[in-house]
Amino acid sequence: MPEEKPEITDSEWEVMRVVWTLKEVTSKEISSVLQEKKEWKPATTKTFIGRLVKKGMLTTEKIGNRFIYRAGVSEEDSLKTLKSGLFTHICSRAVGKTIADLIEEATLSHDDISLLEAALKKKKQDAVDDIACNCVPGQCTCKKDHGMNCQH
Amino acid sequence: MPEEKPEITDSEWEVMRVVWTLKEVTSKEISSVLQEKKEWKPATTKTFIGRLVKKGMLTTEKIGNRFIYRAGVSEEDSLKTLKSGLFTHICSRAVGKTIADLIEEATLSHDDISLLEAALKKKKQDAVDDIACNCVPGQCTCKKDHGMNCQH
DNA sequence: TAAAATCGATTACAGTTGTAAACTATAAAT
DNA sequence: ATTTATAGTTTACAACTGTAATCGATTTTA
Repeated sequence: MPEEKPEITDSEWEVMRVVWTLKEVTSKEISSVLQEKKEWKPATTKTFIGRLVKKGMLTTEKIGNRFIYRAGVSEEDSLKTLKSGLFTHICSRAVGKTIADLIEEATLSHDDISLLEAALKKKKQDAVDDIACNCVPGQCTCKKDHGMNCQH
Repeated sequence: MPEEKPEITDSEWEVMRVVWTLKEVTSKEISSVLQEKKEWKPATTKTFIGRLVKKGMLTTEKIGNRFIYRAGVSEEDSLKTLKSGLFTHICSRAVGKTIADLIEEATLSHDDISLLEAALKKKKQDAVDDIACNCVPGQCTCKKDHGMNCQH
């Protein structure tokens, strides 16, 4: 069964990235990275660490009176949540177009292009003829237009 | 010069989708769509409409004592903001991989695949050899690993 | 024309988020 | 053994969000 994945705010994300990168960290290490990047006071970082611990996003191991922090949720899982959030506001039929837009607007390397070509080739196997619109009437023109043109 | 694009919350997004779809609407029309979808009381919808008007996301035309609402910002612009938000939390070198993940996890039609193939082909023109990591040390392994492997 | 319905505006209120100081307990330094 | 620094915890507080009731003006209806 898929675990509940806690929502993560922008600021909390900054903290998690440090932990995902360094694997085992003290609050001081996190703090110094983010003092650099975000100009946060140590107290600010501590607040976010505390909230992340409470959410189970960070695990702690007590050494004396300090803690070592580790990620309680993988970066991949969090990225998955982030990615799926992208599509909560668009019609399922517009997903392809949206990804195409992302490609257009991105800076990509030759390696990236190969990676994407491979992903596409694999995807071709289970491509469908028509995708059902998942919108309610009034939030998308699919249904009104007899399901023929949702790609606005 | 690019205009300031107001941030839009999830709930506000629901309202905007109705306006983008129906183009010219009364609060009652918006309200009835979202009563259906979100089970919002009309008062709730009105709150969001008010906030959107204040932000300039909706324009109003007064007819007697009611209003006709229209979008003050295009869906495309808002989508652009949404899409770029996806990449604020990942290394610029991981963008390609992230898009590949999106493709893997999406349901796509044959038409979508063609669209994506076309986008990729066009992109191949200005693909670069190497993308610079845009992360601070401690939030990404690029720099530590001499810039060779960021695709975690 | 008086009553009822409706629309937009104002107010409410709890939970979340960003930002941080103050407090407390322990560890390090003198 | 004190003083000092430091780590984690508690408290603070304003802005933003979700959710909605109430109020005041007006329009429709009886």
